[in-house]
Amino acid sequence: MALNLQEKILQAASELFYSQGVRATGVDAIAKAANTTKMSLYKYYPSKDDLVIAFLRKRDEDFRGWFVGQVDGIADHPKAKLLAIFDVISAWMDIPEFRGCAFINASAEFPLEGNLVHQVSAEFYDKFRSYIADLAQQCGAKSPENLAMQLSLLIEGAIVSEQMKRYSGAAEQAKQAAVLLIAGSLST
Amino acid sequence: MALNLQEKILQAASELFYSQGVRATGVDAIAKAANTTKMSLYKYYPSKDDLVIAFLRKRDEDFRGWFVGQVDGIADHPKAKLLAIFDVISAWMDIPEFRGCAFINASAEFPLEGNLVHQVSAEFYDKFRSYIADLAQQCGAKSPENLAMQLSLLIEGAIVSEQMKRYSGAAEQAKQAAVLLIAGSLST
DNA sequence: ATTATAGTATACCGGTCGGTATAGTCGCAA
DNA sequence: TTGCGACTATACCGACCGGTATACTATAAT
Repeated sequence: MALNLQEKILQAASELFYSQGVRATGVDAIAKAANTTKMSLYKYYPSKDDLVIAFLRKRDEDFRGWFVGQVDGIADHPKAKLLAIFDVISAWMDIPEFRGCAFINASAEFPLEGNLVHQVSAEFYDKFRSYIADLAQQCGAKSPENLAMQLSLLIEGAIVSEQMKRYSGAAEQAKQAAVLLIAGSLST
Repeated sequence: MALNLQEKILQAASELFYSQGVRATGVDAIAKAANTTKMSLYKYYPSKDDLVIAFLRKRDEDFRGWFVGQVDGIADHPKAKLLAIFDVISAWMDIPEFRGCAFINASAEFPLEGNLVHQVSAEFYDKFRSYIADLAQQCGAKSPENLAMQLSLLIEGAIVSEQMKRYSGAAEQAKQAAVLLIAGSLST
């Protein structure tokens, strides 16, 4: 804790952006939630866009750091980690604040590919897929990139599905499918 | 063609909602795009919300109708249809106007589960998954519901992935994974 | 010719948007 | 004690939001 003002503003903005959506969140609401004023907000973040980008970049680092930490806490070996990914996703979905993937949501709110928000969101999934590809390679998968993409599709699909309708069992099915795909990619 | 005014308004709204996002599209812009005025628009659709719901409901029927028509045009037997689904998805993604799934996008723009827009979006995927489950059952899949969910995850994941970054080969990987999952679910 | 219907044109409403200007308050260091 | 930087308070800006009021025009059936 002990956040300085700039961090407090970013945290308040992040919670609102994630829980309500970016476009639905006004600058006044952010300032109020951070117990400060628009003047201070605009001192640290010259525009709402800057704040949105800061939100996504921080979320990128935080989430990926948290995620691999969770996976590492569950499993030791690469293959076990590939499976643990789905347990972490499942646990993440169970928290009440879950409202889907911030990056998928952001790219839906800013659908043009040239948009900076869209690009930052795309970068997140590139990194995330690279992380999976590394694990797949360590397992000796036939085609680590392909397996990573396939597992990534299951994960993104599960997130979207769970966001649409909570507690629909998407994560379990994703894991069951992953088991088969991993087995297929590791067999001779 | 030969649309009456109400249909023209809905079509103009649909194109703008889908290509730019719902929140990013103003009522004035819709009226202008439909070559009419706000007065006429509000005669047929008493609020923007009504127009959004009308957009989603029509898209639901149109898209699902178009989709099963495409699948039926490619394949005859249930198992072939399950695979054809991924070819249709792939072809859909290749059209330049592709901007992801309107329902996924809408549920990201209106993230609260109680929201009507969110609910209508969720209904679409229920129907879509039921369609897949029917095919799976006709194939004699061990657990049609589970297979349908797994294939649905691949599809949703591919759509989201392609929306984030075009031409990333998501649909091909989805199909490769689907082949394996279907084979696994049909084997004794 | 009258009247109802469908649609147009345009100005307006209160509210909120992102963003700024100005003045003032507070603690702290020289 | 003076001055400075961080922060607050508040009022304001033009633009746009969703939505409405009023008046007008064209058409077509009676």
